[in-house]
Amino acid sequence: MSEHKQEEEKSLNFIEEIIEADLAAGKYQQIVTRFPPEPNGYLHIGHASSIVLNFGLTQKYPGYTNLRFDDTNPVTEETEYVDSIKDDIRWLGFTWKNELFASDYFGKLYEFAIILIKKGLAYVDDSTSEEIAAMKGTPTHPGSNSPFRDRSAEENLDLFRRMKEGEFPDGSRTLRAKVDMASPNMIMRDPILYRIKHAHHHRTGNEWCIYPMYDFAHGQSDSIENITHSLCTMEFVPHRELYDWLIKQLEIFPSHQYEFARRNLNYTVTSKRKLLQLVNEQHVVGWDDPRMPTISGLRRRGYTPASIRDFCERIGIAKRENLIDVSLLEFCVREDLNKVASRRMVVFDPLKIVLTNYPEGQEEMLKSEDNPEADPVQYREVPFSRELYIEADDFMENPPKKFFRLAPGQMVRLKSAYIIRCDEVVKDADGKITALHCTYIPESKSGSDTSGINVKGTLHWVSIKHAVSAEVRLYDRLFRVEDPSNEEGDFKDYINPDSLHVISRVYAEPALLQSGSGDRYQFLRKGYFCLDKDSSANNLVFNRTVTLKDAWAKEQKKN
RNA sequence: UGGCCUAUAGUAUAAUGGUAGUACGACAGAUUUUGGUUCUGUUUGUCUAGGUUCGAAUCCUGGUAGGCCAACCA
Repeated sequence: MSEHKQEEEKSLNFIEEIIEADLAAGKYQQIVTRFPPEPNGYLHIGHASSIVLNFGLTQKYPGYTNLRFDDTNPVTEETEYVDSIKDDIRWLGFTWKNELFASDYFGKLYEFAIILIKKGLAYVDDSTSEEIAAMKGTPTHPGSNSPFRDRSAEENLDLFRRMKEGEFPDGSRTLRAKVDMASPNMIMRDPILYRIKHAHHHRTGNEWCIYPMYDFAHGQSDSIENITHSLCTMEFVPHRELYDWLIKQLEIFPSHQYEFARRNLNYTVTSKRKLLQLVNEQHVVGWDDPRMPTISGLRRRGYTPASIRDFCERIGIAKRENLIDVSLLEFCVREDLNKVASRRMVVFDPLKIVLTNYPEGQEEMLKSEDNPEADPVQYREVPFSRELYIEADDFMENPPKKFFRLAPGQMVRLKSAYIIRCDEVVKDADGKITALHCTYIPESKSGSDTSGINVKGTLHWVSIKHAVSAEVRLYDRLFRVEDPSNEEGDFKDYINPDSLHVISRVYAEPALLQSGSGDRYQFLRKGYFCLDKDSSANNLVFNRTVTLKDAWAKEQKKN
């Protein structure tokens, strides 16, 4: 291994440091992590970061990663979400060791509750939710003890059993841990362990009418699975004290929780609640709308799994607040797509060109690189003829300095074809440009150019006679501001009204007709595109994944 | 009248008491049959005040700023 490589490996994130120390100390022979989503929504880019972290760790170190659904709240959870989550993780390229559900442990968790009751560490509380809240105190004032706090273990056992048997209505009673109502940590003020919910659960059906709270399920689930390093986001830091307390009282495997800061992306939102609102209120077409930061949205947009993994690795992991620039995500997908995407020529806004010295009725097939980055380079054939379309904004009648495209009297190369010169601008009665009359330089044919002419610009084009039509959907950021959640008022007030621009008819070279589902292309000088699921045999629809970097647009902005 | 977490270029992240580095972005240039790619260069940073130390981004104390905690949500 090279010195450089070792240098790279020295730079560990704080979790890898902990793991390496644990491994070196012989604390564990292998590590076990888990990805623990609640099946109540679709995964987004923030989850991708957690997935890459958890699965990445057990690819790097001996051990494995479980997929565990934290399904302790039957009213919000659905099998549809379970399936989409599994699809997304697989698509990202990861394989879990065991597929588990917190609901697998409902029996075990019930027994844990009994143990706590017997130890005098849990009690049934008849207080209403309002009363419990009132007795909870505030962050700056201690809470007060519930009047039901000192029930006997026998009475608690009886009441808890009857809660399970369904004798009491929803909300009438809870099981609470007996910890410390004066704790400076609000989580430790006799947290609720179980609540009554006569609700159908997506997996256990009607077997249970009491359900454990997340706090009574999560830590023990980790423990049951022998999770060595339980990774979660910073908002769970105060919960760790409770997990550790429960593990100690229950005398079970000591999983240890480590927290990292959730990743935020600018110009979007990553909160299931907000994403759900965007879907329900139809600001987007669904969870997989290509503008959504969901994994399914990114997939439909044309992002590759590799680019998302690369992004997650590049942003790293730490504990401080962050707002990551979406330009890094875009960089990652461009870098990947540049290597793998086939090139095609597509004209979005056509301007007709007639090559007056090219014989009428003549046509020829020209070779063009499928991808110049590929090794070896493959070629495709592109038909060429007398009448072509070029992009309207590739021509200017009165060009500014440094405009390397077509203008009266100016020469330019047509990609993989010939150099042409603009001789005449044809206009209609209103003075609108309808066509350009040009001459082509026969000796300048791509690959066998003996003309000796040097041009600064190269344009994409398409033969009118051979052109096929397609629809393209151009996406921009969903929000106008970097951090919509942090603005005055409702985050939805900051939705970008121009986040979708549809061009219903563009003109493409015929090779595009061979597109299959999920094909990714670079439309020359336009950006990266992929075939959308809305496509049909006679209506191709392409989503723009990301634009190309555009130095000319930048140049124009300066002026 | 609380507890906990955090603070390094515009953004993200290294440096683990010993030269503040990397990536993205921005800017400039070279190359280019994509104004893409590639390559080169430039710019910008340790929140603050003390303390410990030969030496502090790093350790300690105070301050400041931001975040989290008062769902029968997760």
